[in-house]
Amino acid sequence: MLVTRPRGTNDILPGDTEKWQYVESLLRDICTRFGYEEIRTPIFEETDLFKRGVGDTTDIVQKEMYTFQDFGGRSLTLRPEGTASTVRAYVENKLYGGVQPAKYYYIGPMFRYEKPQAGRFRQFHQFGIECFGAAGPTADAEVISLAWQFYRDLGLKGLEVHINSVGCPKCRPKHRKKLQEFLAPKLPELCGTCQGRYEKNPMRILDCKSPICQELSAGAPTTLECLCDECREHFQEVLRLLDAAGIQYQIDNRLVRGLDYYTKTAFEIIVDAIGAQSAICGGGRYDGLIEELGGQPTPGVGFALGMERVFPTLKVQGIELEIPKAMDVFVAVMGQKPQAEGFRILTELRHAGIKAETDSLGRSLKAQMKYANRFNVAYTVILGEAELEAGRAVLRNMSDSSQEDVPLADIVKVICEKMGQEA
RNA sequence: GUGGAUAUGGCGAAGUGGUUAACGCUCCGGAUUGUGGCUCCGGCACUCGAGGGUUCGAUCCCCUCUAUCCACCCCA
Repeated sequence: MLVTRPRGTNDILPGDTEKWQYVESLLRDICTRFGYEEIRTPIFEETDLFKRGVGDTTDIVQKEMYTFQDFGGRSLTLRPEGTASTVRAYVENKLYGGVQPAKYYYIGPMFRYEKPQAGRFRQFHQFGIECFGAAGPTADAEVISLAWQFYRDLGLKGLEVHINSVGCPKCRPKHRKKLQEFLAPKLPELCGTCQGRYEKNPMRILDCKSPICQELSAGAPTTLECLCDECREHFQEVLRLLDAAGIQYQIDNRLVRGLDYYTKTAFEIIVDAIGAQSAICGGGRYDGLIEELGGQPTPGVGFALGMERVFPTLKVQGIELEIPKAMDVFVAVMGQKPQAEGFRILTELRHAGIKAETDSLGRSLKAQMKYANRFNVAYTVILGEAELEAGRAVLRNMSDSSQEDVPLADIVKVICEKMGQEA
C-alpha cells in the first residue's frame, strides 16, 4: 500500500460510527437537559491563542502542538484542546452580552503530537463543556454533575470522581513558597523533570508519577492547607453540593491539572479500563483565563472527556449500546420487467420513512434472500414476472417465514401498517 | 524523546531451511426447476511488512528500515 493514515490517527468505520453517533447524541441530549448549547469553533487557531490560553510552560505547548505556517506567513496550530477556542469565541463574538451564565458544549477532533498508545492518539476527539460568568460553587458542581450524568446514562460502573482545589492567585503564591521551602533540602534527589519544575511550577511535583518524587513530596504542604478563606469556602460548598446530588467523590490533594489555567476546583473522573490511562474526563475552574485572553474578568468552569476513552471502557465493562437495526424491508426482484415496479415500491417505502434495501447486482432470488437475511429485515417483498402479471407481490415475514399475496397497489400501505408507521 | 513486543490471504490464527504455506471465520457461488437463517460442496489464483545479506535454496537465519501495539513521560 502506497499511503496509509498518519500515525496516531484512526479511521472510524461503519460498525463503530453507529456507536459514536449513539454516544454523541446522548451527550447532546444531556447538554440540552442541562442548558448547554453547542458551539463550533475552527479546527485551527492562531498559535498564540494556545500559548497564552494553555500556558507557555505546558508540555502541550512546548512539544505537542501541530503548528504550521500558512501561505500568508501566519503561524497557525491545530487545536490541542477546546477551552481556549471557546473562550476566544466568547470574547470575540461578545457573547458576554447575552444571557449569563453562558453555557456551551463542543465535540470534535483535537490534535497533539504524542506517541500513540492505549487511549492516546494524535487526532482524538473530545467532548467538553464550558460555563462562563458563574463564580459560585453551583457552577462547579453542575459541571461535575453533567459528566456524572453521562457515565450514569451509559451504565458505566466503578468510576471515581477525584477532586481538589488548587487555589487562586491570592493563595497560590503562599503555597508555592511553602512548597519550595519544604522541597529545597530534597531538591537534588528529585527526578530530572521535577528539578526543572521546582522553579517553574513546583505544584506539579505533587502529581509526579515517580515513586521517588512521591516519597520525597509526602507530607509536603498541600494546596488545600494553604487555601485562602474564599477558596476554602468555595471548595467546601462544592463538596456539599456534590453530596446533595448524591455524587461520590474522593478528595485528592495531589491532583493538579496539567494546563496552566486552572484555579480553585480541579477534578478528574478515573476508571481502570484503558491501559495505563486512568482519566476518562478532566476539568475544573479557570477564573483567570478569559481575562488572560483579552476579555473582561469573567469566571469559568468546564471539563473535557475523551471519546476514545469511553469506548474501551464500555467494552471492558461489557456494555452493549442499543443501536437500532439498519433495515426493515428488502425488495427482491426477478427479471427485467418487475425491476421498475420493485424500484417504485422501494422508493415509496423510503418516502414513508421505512428503511428499505434492494439488490443492485442482479443476483438470483436465493442470493437476494441471503442478502436480505444479512440485513435482518422484518419483511421481504418478492416480485417476479408471475406476480407482476397478477398485479400482486409476495410479502414474506422473515421471522416466521409466513407469506401472503398483496396487491401491488396496497403493498406499501400494508407494509407501513405492519411496521407501525404512517403511509 | 526513551524502552519492550509484534509484523503470514478481508479478519483470527498454525507452520517448516527445500515439491501444491494448514485451519477457523467472513465474503461470493452452488446443492433439480423462483425463496434466507442449519448442513454440504466449490471459489476468493505464487503470498508470508519493506529493502538488503548468508545459502544451491528462505516465510522461517542475520542486518537495516517502516508500521502497529504496549509502557515511560504527559494527558482526555
